[in-house]
Amino acid sequence: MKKISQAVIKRLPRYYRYLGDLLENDVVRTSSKELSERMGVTASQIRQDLNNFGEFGQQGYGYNVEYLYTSIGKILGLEKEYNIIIIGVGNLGQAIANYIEFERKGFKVKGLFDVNPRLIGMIVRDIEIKDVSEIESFVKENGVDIAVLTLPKQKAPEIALNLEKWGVKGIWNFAPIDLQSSQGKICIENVHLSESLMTLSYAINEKNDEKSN
Amino acid sequence: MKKISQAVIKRLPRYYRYLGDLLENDVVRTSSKELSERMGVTASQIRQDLNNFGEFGQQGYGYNVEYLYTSIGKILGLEKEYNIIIIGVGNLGQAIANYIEFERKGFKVKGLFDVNPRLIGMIVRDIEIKDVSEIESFVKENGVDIAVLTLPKQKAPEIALNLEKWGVKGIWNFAPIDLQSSQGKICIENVHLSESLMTLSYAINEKNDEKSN
DNA sequence: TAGATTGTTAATCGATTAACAATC
DNA sequence: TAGATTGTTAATCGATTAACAATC
Repeated sequence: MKKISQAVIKRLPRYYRYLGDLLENDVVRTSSKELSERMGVTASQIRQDLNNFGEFGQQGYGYNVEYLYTSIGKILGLEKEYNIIIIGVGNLGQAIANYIEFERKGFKVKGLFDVNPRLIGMIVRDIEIKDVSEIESFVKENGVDIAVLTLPKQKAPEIALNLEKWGVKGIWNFAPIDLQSSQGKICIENVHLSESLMTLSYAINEKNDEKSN
Repeated sequence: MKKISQAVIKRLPRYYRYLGDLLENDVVRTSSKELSERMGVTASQIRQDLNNFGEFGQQGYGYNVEYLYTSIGKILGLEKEYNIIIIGVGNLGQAIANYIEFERKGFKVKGLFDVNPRLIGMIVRDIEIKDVSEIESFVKENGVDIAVLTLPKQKAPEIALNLEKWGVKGIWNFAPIDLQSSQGKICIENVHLSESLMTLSYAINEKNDEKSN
């Protein structure tokens, strides 16, 4: 099977979102042309992207919205459920714990862990925050698919190493450090919010420079 | 001046972060080769990227870490301060309001707004949450550079339209919708956390498929 | 059938990498 | 001076777009 490029993969969730919006509005059918206009990409790219994964459309008709939505969902692995733990229950960790949309898409928060004695024992979303020393036994007893790291960067690499060892399948990392899999068994998605904010400040200054020239 | 590609711009904050880490460790000088090994990119790309903005190095020597760090900071507009408001003070909004790192980089939270009467009047980070109807006068009185949108997607487009009208320079959007500038006066950075999580679930399933084949 | 739109190949474009002269 | 490493041009690679035959 041919290797799918990262650029294509990163676009899939966006297609999924637009199709979900169409579905919510009871739109039954669409075409690459219509989608391309909505999304601001070329129709060619949409067809090219989708054909990496199979043939979802029909000549002369286009795509059935629900079928394409479901298909992309399957490609993304969204028909499954994932057990999640959150390590670091500060503001961001709590925000993610409480974000109901993730739960709805099958990402089920099962455990919360922190080092801060003030937080340990607190209940967030019906879950008691436990000490990080309990992660190992929790993972082994409950089977954890994804760990969300919302903690300071200093502790992140060691925890990541252990999570991989214990068989966790994925890390969603919010610490400002690029985590990498050490044995290639765990998947890591690094999210760098502050970098996104810097991109915005760059854009703002760029635009103002233009004006003053 | 030649147009800088989006790919390059998105890499700048990452260079900035690695240089900041070196600086913290009192490293005085570095080279594209050394940086490339740390960051997992090619030395050629680093030199190519930097040369979009000027000449920061010296043949035979490499780069002075502090100078390069400061230079990239200036390119990103980080030597300035930005007045920020947060619209939608749910969990995520509060997390951002409390994130001290942004404050330290010059992004100063000045106002918090929500529609929820339960939240209005509450104090977060010494700031009283106000009703969204007060945004307009607040913007005009205080001069707001960036608005963070952490609210449901339904309300986002209208608010974005108004923010642009009132002269806000940038929107950092966390609502699951692609906001666009209507008049081209405001810069918008859309952050889609759930899409990042889907990319992770794709990767996890991909890896497991490999194994079973 | 005629019109529409896919799936897919071929052409173009842009981004990345390699190479090397310049020079510290 | 000799070694190192930049800035930059040229070559390569991959991703995007255009085009069109297939077909619903």
